[in-house]
Amino acid sequence: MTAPAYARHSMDEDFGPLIFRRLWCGRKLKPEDVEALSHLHWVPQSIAAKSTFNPGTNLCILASGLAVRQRAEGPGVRQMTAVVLPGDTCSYEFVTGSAPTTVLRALTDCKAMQASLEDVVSLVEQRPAILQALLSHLAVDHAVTEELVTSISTRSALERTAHFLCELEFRLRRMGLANNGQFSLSMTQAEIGVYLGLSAVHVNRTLQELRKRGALSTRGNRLTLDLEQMRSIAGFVPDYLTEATADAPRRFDA
Amino acid sequence: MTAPAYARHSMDEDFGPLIFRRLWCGRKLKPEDVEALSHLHWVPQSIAAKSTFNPGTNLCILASGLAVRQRAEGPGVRQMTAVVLPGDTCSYEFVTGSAPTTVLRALTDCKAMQASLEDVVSLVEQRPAILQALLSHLAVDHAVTEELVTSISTRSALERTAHFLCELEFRLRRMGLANNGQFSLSMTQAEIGVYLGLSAVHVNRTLQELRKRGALSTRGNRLTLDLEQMRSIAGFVPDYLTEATADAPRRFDA
DNA sequence: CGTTGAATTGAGGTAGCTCAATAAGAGTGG
DNA sequence: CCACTCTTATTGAGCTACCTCAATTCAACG
Repeated sequence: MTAPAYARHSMDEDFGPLIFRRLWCGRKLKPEDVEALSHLHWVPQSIAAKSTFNPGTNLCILASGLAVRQRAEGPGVRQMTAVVLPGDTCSYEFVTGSAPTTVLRALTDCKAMQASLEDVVSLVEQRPAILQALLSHLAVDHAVTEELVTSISTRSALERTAHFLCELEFRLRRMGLANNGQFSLSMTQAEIGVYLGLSAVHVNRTLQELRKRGALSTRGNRLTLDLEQMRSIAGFVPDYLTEATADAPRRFDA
Repeated sequence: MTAPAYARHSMDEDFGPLIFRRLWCGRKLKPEDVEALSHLHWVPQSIAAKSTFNPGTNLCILASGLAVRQRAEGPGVRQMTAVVLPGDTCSYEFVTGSAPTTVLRALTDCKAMQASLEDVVSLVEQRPAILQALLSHLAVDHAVTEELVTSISTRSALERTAHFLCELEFRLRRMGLANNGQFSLSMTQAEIGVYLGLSAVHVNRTLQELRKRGALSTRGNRLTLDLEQMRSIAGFVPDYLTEATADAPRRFDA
């Protein structure tokens, strides 16, 4: 599960191999694939907190910070449909070719790495496993959205919030950004509320309840979960987050 | 927007060109593409109402009936995450290569057409536009799920139900299965409730309210919408349902 | 015409909402 | 280091949209 140590070339520490870790841990890539990925012409980009950005048809991987995907519509409180963490692919327009209906918004200052569609296409032609990995990220992304649907429509505020925290912990841990249930989260309670379909006030009370039960403790934006308890509250089953490989024949790799 | 008249070969009327209409109306296919599609070795399949099915890595297009995608977990009331209408691609496992976290369940007797991954791969190699079209369906599918999230978490029961009906009407009309706001819907109020995150009782009362306002009239499972009113109640903007082509260069067509 | 699944109606109950105020941090400038 | 400001977190107090439970009616079907 550890990120391979190669691939430090044309990018500074910040943008380091971290961005490949997510792709790597899907187990679809060989070391050579990651090596090849690292040789792409990656263009780093800094995104200021609160601003929106749009990778267009580029492959864009978040390197640091926290972003969300939200409806592109007019101003006002926009629903968020996904939380984008380091290592995640920001948008799949480069593969679907459809103009996105959502827009990305940075919640904190972010850094992202972009590679042009042309470069990605030619890399992928040589290394189909990379396309595989990207496509399975797309599938996971969709599964996360579906899980959000079930969360919002069937779970209570307490379960929902617990589930959200479990999911974050899982995704961050896989990127090496959480340990022992500890991680930091730069989202306000209001933002969490928008994502979970709860009012900010109720998020606050829900978090208090989680703290009272000892499932959660906070210091600033540093959270510590009692994983066992939190998961049992949430009914958290992380299957949907992992790229289970159907042991299928070949796909559009060729 | 009419389906081309070719492509009636190896399939009976029921499975006729209808299944390509959805792909066709995304405007990404040339007549030759549809022609080529129709020459695939399609295997028809009948699915009994209430049963579940899994296309595995096949390309599977619903030809008639009504199906839903739902969580694969244990028994009990499962959350539905998508409604699958004729012309829709049932599952995208064939492209993502990930084992699905959802399962398909037929609400009525259904017919579907399947083509094997191998066949699809070799067709797509010759005709990249077909992959294009399939991938943009995938994107629409995701957008629909995102819209469901915003519906459930920000819209009232009335708006949500209205939105649901508007979406169905839009999708059915594009397949030639709705006219003047009229179409038939074989979902019980309880099923609608599961999909929208509402109790069956409340769905009932909400539908009554829509009828009282004159936005809806029903006869059996035949619905007639006053589109104007319904859309204004719902705040329905169908952009997310249409495969807006980003005028991008080439993708993974090659 | 009895059975069965679905729609409808009635009657409470409550989870989560809104509004509004207060406290607590985190900068920022002096 | 303090005063000021702005954002975020917290608390209190009602309120309501939606839920649950339990009948009852309706419709289809053998």
